[in-house]
Amino acid sequence: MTTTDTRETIMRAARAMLQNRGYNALSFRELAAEVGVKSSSVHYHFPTKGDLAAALARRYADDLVVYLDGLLAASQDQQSCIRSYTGFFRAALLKDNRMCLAGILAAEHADLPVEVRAELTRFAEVNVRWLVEVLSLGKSGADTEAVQRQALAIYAAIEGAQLVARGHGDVAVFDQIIETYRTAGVLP
Amino acid sequence: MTTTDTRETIMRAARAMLQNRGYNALSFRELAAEVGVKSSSVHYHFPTKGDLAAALARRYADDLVVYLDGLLAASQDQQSCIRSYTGFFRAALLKDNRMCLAGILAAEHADLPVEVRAELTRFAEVNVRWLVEVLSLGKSGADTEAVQRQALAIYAAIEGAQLVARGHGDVAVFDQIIETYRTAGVLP
DNA sequence: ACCTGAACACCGTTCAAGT
DNA sequence: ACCTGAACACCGTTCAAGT
Repeated sequence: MTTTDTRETIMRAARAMLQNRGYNALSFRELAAEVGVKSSSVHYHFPTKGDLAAALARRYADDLVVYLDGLLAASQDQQSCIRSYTGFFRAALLKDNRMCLAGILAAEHADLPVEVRAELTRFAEVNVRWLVEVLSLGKSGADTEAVQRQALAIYAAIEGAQLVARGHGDVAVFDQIIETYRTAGVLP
Repeated sequence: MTTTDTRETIMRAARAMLQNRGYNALSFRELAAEVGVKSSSVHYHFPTKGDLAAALARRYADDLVVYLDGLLAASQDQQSCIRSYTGFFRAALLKDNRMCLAGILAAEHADLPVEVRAELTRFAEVNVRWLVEVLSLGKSGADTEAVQRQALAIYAAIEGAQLVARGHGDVAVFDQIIETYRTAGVLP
């Protein structure tokens, strides 16, 4: 039985719009038309655009955590973990030249309601925390300061690679930049 | 004599708005109110929002070229050149947590008219070309392929650092990420 | 040459009203 | 519980009309 949960349908369509065009371009009316309801009905499920974006960002972060923790559980190999991690961002570009939700929202930071900003902060934290874990593999918990810094640098570098590659509309640009990071030693 | 050129006043105000809030959030009516004219008057100088954004991006790139070429002319020291380069992006964050015009526009890539996209591409090219020059200092034009790749990686990494730091609303985050790139060897 | 007011089809949001 | 139509103040854009 396919109970086409309207709320769920809205979230799916909205996520695609958000990753493609960003927060300000996300239109309740356009969204409603795509789902097959009126825009006031979208407001019933998500009172404001901030509520919708925050819900999307929250789920986005939650899904990533599940995926990343699964990776670590399946393999303790640092390099393959990082490769899967960059693959997550690569996949967005492959899918209609989309961006990471956190990346595109960060650019619109000044226009975001506080609840969306909070989810954005959480997303970055979650990424850094996992990267620290991966970078610490095999190390007897020594220089945690340096590992923390490297994790943040990796996260920033990948977001930047995605931003630049998206401008070129070419995944190969992303791959090339990532590979340069690797040979430079920013990525393990 | 201060001929308060309306066109010039519009461009100054628009650039601040654009670096703060992005393309979609840039409002002709809000802009007009700030300048002290009607929005239809803004349309007289810039027929469409795309025309305005393209003009701003063009000038932004031109100004950067002048600045960067001046740096290279003044000093042939690689490290001080790169330090001034990162300083350019740092300055945007310092000024009201703004972003590089190209960075914020790249995130809104899907919504940009072609003329704006063209200026964005040119901006990236200009940056990479200058970085290649700096990275080649003292080298007898050997592995240009590798230098080209490193230049693009540097540009992407800095844009990413700015994006992430902006999310934190803290220039210190930018500085720390850049420093990590340096110790890793992505930046000379 | 430069500016304006009015109109058009859009936007997020609210709310009384329907089922 | 879920959806809608109508209204509000916004938006970019066009254009005839003013100086």
